[in-house]
Amino acid sequence: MLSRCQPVLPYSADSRIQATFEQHSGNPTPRPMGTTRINDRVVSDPQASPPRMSDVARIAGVSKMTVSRVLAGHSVAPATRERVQQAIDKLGYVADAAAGALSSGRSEFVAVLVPSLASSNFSDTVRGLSATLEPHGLQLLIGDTDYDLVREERLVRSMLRYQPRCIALTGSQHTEGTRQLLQRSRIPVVEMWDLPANPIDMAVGFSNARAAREMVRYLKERGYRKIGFLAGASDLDRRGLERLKGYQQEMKAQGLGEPRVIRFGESPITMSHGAPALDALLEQWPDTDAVMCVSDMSAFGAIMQCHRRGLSVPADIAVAGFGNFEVAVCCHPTITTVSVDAYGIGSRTGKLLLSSLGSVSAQAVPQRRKLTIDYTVIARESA
Amino acid sequence: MLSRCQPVLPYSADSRIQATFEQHSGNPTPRPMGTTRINDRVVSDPQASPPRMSDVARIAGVSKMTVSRVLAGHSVAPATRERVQQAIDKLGYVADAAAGALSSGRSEFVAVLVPSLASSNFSDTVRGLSATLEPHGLQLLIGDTDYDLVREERLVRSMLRYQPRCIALTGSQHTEGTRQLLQRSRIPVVEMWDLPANPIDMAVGFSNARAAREMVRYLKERGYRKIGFLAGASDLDRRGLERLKGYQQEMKAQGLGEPRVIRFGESPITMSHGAPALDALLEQWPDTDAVMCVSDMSAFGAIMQCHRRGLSVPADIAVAGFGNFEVAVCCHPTITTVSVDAYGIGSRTGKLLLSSLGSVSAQAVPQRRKLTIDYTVIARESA
DNA sequence: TTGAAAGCGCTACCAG
DNA sequence: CTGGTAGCGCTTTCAA
Repeated sequence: MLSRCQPVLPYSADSRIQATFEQHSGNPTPRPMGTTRINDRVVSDPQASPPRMSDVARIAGVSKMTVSRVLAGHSVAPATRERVQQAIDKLGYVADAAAGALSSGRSEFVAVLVPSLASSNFSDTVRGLSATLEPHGLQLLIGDTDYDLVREERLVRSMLRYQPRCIALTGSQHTEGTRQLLQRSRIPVVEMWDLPANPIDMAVGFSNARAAREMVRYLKERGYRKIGFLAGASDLDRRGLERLKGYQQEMKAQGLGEPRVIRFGESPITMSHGAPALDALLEQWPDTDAVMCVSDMSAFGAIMQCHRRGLSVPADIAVAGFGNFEVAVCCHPTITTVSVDAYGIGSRTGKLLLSSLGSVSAQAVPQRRKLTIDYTVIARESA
Repeated sequence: MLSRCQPVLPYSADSRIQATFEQHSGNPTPRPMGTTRINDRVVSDPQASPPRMSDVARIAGVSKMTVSRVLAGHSVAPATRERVQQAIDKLGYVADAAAGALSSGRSEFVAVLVPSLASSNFSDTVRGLSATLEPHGLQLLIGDTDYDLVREERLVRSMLRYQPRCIALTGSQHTEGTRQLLQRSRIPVVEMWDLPANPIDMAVGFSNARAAREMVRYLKERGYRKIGFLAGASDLDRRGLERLKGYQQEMKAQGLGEPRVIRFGESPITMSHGAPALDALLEQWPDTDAVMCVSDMSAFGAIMQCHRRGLSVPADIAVAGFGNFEVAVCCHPTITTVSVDAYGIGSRTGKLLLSSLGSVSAQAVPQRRKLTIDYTVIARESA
């Protein structure tokens, strides 16, 4: 297999790259030897492997430690620092983070798991996290669970191998295995987008059920009484289920009659599920005067289907969404929805994680922390 | 509106973190975790530290090497393997990937850079990559360049610290620094979503200009003559610019008169840019009979604006998009567009990367360095 | 302010 | 099939 002294694999593209970009004819052997075109450096190294900290140290005429200090921003004499920096630039040195992590016992990774990257609210959350953590030199390990708790466990296990400093999950539902892995890892954990009754560690989110109840009340105030709800058919989207539950509770609380629930389509329910779900609803309860949707995506699909059926929104039927996605603003009619600060969930999760990293040794800090995120019903044209 | 983050968290550590953040944001030298104040790892319980491979070895009564072999799936006597596995389960042992990477000289990382995670085509590409690479134990390092080439360079530098096995970028436009970093790193590089004239290494994509030209021809065949184009105002979205260029070329080639171009909104142009851009177009060229948009997002916004203006699509004005996003299928009318297999770009990039990693086996797998992805004009209701 | 030595946890290598 | 040894590239610790 691979020889330690001739690390072929990581540089297997070498000859090809040289053939393309360098003037001299490429060496056909897979050995990454030969002259490198790294500036004017003559290869005095026994190997043409990427430069190491010791190379920098030698060029700058200092010890490895001094190079390390320059890189870490510790105090070094200005003149020395200058020489080291020049050597770094000259060699194009890039420090090996894995070695650093191993040596210091502390990685720069933060693991994040979201149900879907394609969903703009979760990608916004990731952006918020990233923007908060990046300035601290932390690197996100992003995982897409695809709304699958077993896959989530597999991803958690896989990510734990990189010794992340902390981890952010979505939702409060996890396998027992996931919980165990997390507990044993003893790193700070944040659950996002929900407010679990028993959080693993910390939580940043809101009550999806309450938000849905607020929307029911809003619709009632606007005079709607025969209110339906379009949800996904599967139980994978727990937050969607919470919204459904909130709808059912509030329908009862407000004395608005039997809930009219259509469950259609695999989670996450998307634009394309809106149309058939609306059809099903109107077939079963033709006198429905308002429809709540588990997300703006399906609300949009439903509205488009109303157009196709010649129904006017909201005159003939009102439609409300959830999430305040861009489509809610651009759609004609604009969509009444519940606005949630997805980016803020990410950035506040990031801050929470940062603060928990700063208090690793502190036994004084309360262990359980829940951060509630605001949401608002946004009244627009559709309801 | 969305509520901004309230910076005040009920924990003492927070204000310090805030201060640290500010300090960093003005620092011209990219520094990793320089100001973290965790000065001493409090070595509390020795039992608190996670189990190591030597612990597993001790419990199982074997050497570390045997544990390592079990983990790597190398040949080990079944009975021994069983004992080791039990020890692993008992301790909840998770191998340290950083140590493994350092020791073997080979990481399991693949770096990916996309302009935006929120854009469904790029998140689909990431999904395709992930699905292809994950079974091989490779872990994605995902970066969001935000359509910013300088940020891309910073991200590349940062990711190179983790010694990724290979890297996938979006587009053919990069800073000189990025190109240098990549060439020096000597790892396989794939540029996606475009077909660069001078690829850094490999490429998987298609000609955005040609695709746009095909759409012009399609519109001409359908009888449209006064065709406008809605593009973003900034030059950040190079693929969008390519489409614009293709439109201009084909308008000329087909003798369809002066191009009617509206450039509006920061890139990436999104749903909300469609409406004002359409207004601008119709103000300047009121007799326009068809509009090509740089993406389905703006096409959707434009169509909604047509509804608001009482214009029928396509009877009064045709609208075409690009990308075949879900909104194109769900919108009423459904949107004529150019379909690109975004997921396929990811999975084929993944395969290309895998094969270039596997090229250790000497015998040159004659890999095509440029892989062309198919696209199709999809005729729907809107044009 | 700088340097030398001692590992971090794991795997390659070669003996047994 | 299994084990001992010797590092991987870096940071910690302590001494100069």
